[in-house]
Amino acid sequence: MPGTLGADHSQGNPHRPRQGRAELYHNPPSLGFLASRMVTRYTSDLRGETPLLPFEPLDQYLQRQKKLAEVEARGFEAYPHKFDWTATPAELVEKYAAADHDALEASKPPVRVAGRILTLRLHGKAGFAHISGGGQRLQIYVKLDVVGPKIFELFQLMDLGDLIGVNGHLFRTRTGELTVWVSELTLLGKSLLPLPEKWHGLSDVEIRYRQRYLDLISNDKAREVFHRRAQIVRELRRFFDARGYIEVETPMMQPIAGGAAARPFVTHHNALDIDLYLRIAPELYLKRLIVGGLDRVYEINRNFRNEGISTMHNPEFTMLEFYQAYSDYHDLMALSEELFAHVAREVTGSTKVKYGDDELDFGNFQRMSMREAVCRYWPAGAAPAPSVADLAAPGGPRAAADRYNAWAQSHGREPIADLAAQKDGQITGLLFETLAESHLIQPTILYDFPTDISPLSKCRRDDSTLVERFEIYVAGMELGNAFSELNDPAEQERRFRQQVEAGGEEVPREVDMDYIRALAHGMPPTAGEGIGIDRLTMLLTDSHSIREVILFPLLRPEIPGEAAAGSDAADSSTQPSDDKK
RNA sequence: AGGGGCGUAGCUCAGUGGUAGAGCAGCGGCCUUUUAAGCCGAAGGUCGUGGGUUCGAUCCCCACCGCCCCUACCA
Repeated sequence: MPGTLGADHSQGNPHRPRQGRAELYHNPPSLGFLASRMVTRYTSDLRGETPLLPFEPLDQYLQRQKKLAEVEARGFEAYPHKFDWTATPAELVEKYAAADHDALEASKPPVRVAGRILTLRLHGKAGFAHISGGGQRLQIYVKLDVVGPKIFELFQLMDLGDLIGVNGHLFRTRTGELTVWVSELTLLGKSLLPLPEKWHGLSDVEIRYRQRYLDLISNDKAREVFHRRAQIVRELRRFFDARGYIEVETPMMQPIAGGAAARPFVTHHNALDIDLYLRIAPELYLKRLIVGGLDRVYEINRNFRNEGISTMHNPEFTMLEFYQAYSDYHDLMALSEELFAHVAREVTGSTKVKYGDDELDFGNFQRMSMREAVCRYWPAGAAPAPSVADLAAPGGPRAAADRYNAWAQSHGREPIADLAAQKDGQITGLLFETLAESHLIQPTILYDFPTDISPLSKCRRDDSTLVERFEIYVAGMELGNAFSELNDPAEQERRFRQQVEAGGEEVPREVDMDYIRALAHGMPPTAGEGIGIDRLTMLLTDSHSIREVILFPLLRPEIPGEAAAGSDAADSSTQPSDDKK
């Protein structure tokens, strides 16, 4: 019985102090999460009584419940099972875009259409509303002497956010807007909580991420981003399917987390009593499939890396990885250029894509070696820049890095740390990341990676300090990573052992002998590539944070009462104790 | 992890060392082609949490919580 909410609860609820509850009503950390927790508490506390649902804003929530009761009292169902519609609002808006007033008057196209009420303008004995569906808004017009008093009362009881279906025909108003002339209106789902503001929408980023559904309802841009994301994934599948690849799914839970350098998440399987890692890459399993004769495979799925969160990193992210047998990285350079141009064109209509202040041209990749990039973007103040030959010479990268660090320190820049422990190839990689990466705005294929930082790649035919590997950089972000796969089991085992011996949190603690055994059965020369789908989506939707392209990005869980931790004991009995801070 | 910013009504935002305001939403009333509908009326806030300075704190100081941005790690 919602009406008693503000009243004294001491009878039904003697052990629950008033103060704590009032505080939660009026200072919710956020509306949805808090409320959902409290529902379970109150339903159990009240045993048999109508559960109290103390959602914020309470006054509006209670008001809407009251209307819900009035709707039901008039014999209408608040939550019916289905509604047979003939078109979505979006389809109607599109289909009748060109139909003028007279044409509609002549044909009076009949429609049955459903959607969520986003605006409501009551004018006494008539009223307008917009319902949304399929990402478009369609106006409806409800008139007392058309629908009759019973339905008109129902209409007057509607709130913003309610889901309704209408039956009628299309016409255009005086101002020319396509509108449904409603003859029948059905409530399809009551909304008990208000929508975000109708004009500004929802801009609080935290609520946008935590309650993404509100973002999707009220911000067109958000909905478009995720539609486009789906389109991107669809185009990628089309691209590979058309080229004879098969899509596969390999383990997410792996006994040894390999295929990349990253700290894994750990989980545990009870029946087997073993720890497992959430995969950091599907790579080693996909290559087992190449051994197995699936000569062209791809997988689009999640990877998990236990690292920090930033505008470019989410702990779980989606990667496309694909492998093709009897190929090398040159083949993949060509394929990648084709792939990005294809996806950009199909999804945005052009290979030229606006990204912030830049226009990225996915139809025109530049190619550059890692050493060239370091030389080209060497800071003028630290002149002279090293030459490519300098960086190729033994000790050359270290000399260059020492020179850079000396300059950086005297100019307030962050020096490259830990140089002493690094090999030449590692230093070259660090120099690239420090000096060059952020400058690679236009789509770039960066090739000639040092062997020292590429344990899974084949060496160059003419230079064992380099591997046949390239990465794709766009807008200063690493977007893809590809190489001629190392298929010599002895060489692979040697490199794995080196890694394990060198240690570190981002390296497996043991050599994946099962993978080596697979290679020992013989893997064809193979080229493989990984592409970050979230980042690609960022680029193709002009989004500048990865959280804008992930529906539910990882956020710190919100625990009611935590904000007042230590001072408000009212809820401590029901809160999980949070001992890791 | 370090630096910066933000947190005021359900939403979008103003604002001040003397305990707060607008628009939208909500409530009551009028209104049968409106569209950020309009008009009239009433309501809504322990200004993120806790502590300190002060006669007095939403404002100043400290700590904490959450979010955003930058840097670091990573893709």
